[in-house]
Amino acid sequence: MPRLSPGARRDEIIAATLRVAALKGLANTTVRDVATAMGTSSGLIHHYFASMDDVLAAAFDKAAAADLAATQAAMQSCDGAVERLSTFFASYTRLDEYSSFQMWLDAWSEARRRPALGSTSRRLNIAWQRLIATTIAGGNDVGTLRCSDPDATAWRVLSLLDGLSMQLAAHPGVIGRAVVIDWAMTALEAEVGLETGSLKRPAAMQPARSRRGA
Amino acid sequence: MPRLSPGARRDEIIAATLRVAALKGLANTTVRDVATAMGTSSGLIHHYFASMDDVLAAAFDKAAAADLAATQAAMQSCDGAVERLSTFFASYTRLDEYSSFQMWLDAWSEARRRPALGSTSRRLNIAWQRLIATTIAGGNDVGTLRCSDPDATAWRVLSLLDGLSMQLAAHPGVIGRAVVIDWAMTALEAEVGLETGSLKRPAAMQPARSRRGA
DNA sequence: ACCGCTATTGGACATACGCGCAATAACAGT
DNA sequence: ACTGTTATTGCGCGTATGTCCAATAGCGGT
Repeated sequence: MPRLSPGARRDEIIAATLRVAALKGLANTTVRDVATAMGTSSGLIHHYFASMDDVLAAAFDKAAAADLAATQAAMQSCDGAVERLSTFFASYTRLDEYSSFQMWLDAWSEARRRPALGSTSRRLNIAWQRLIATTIAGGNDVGTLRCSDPDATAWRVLSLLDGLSMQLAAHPGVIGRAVVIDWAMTALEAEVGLETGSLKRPAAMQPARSRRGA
Repeated sequence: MPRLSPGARRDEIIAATLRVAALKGLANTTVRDVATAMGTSSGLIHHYFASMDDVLAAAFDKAAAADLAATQAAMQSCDGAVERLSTFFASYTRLDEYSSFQMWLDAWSEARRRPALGSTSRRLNIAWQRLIATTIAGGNDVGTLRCSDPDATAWRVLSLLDGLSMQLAAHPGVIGRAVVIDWAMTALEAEVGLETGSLKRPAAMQPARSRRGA
């Protein structure tokens, strides 16, 4: 209802879209859903975005880019490639909230049908891969790691992580929540010449022992 | 238009659904699409299926189960676990037609929103995993392979394959078509105590060299 | 205090969706 | 040939979708 500046309104549309997408999934988020969540009319959305595809792409971009930036910042505050890779897994948040990975799943599935969303998920997927690849390459340079093809290793680790997360999201209960990150870390260790267990497992991974205290 | 037996009509509905889904994706296949593809009225579909969710689940079941059965048959006609695992990758058809993997992608993405489709994809995913796991366990028994946890290894290899295939399907051109199976085979070799290259790479994987004949 | 710009409204438009249902037509058994 | 069963029709219902647009309302500059 209140008149906002274009920038502020755009941000609010994106925020409302993410709020709806967390409940219904990106693929099923409609113009009217967003308008209702924002408390405004539906015509307003098309005053800022040419198509719904653009709205979804912008929303997904914001959420995923924020995740990426947070992870990137956390990693760069660490010294050494081993520490940084450990931090990568520790702040891998796609698994935390259920909706987070479902959003990626929807983006991949819709990539073909919604061009803007597709190019956004492509760009962000590559960005995640490069983040890991350059970290490994850095470890190669100082001799901490020994990886013959950081680029390929990054794709493999990310894809393993994605494939396992997909089972977790689509078929809950089929595999355990805890094993996903553990398996991905073990695979990475083998690829970069580290002994199994060299990367520090996140604390949340020993749920029964570390939680209840007894 | 011609009057068919319930069984035959049911099969035709499923076949028509798969024909449409190959073009539009499972998620976007509608009752009217199927009816048009079959050349009948839309009401007929609901005479055989209680809901569209059931139609999609039945169609996906047929396609994926056929893939699984074909792979399973090809594997069991081989002697020894190493041969069988090589055959598994050779007949991994999800990558061949573009639509095949997009169907899995849609199924995973819609698993939450369409219960019947979700439980079908869950069941088939587990069946694929068990196929690999039991093959590895067989190799363990006769000493051909040395794998400490065939169940976990099967999940990891399948998930790696799925994650890489997803990039291929959603973001064409980001990774090469040829590396997907090669990387998955290499990962499996490492997990079951085989030297890299022990599993026979499919012929289609050296496209430039083996195709043109020169 | 006025005015121009534009953010915002509210709804129309055409199309699409899953589902249900009375009417019809074709086949099987006698 | 007649009849009962049921596969099939064709359309309607309610709802939903993305997109567009004239009208309105609120703000900034003079």
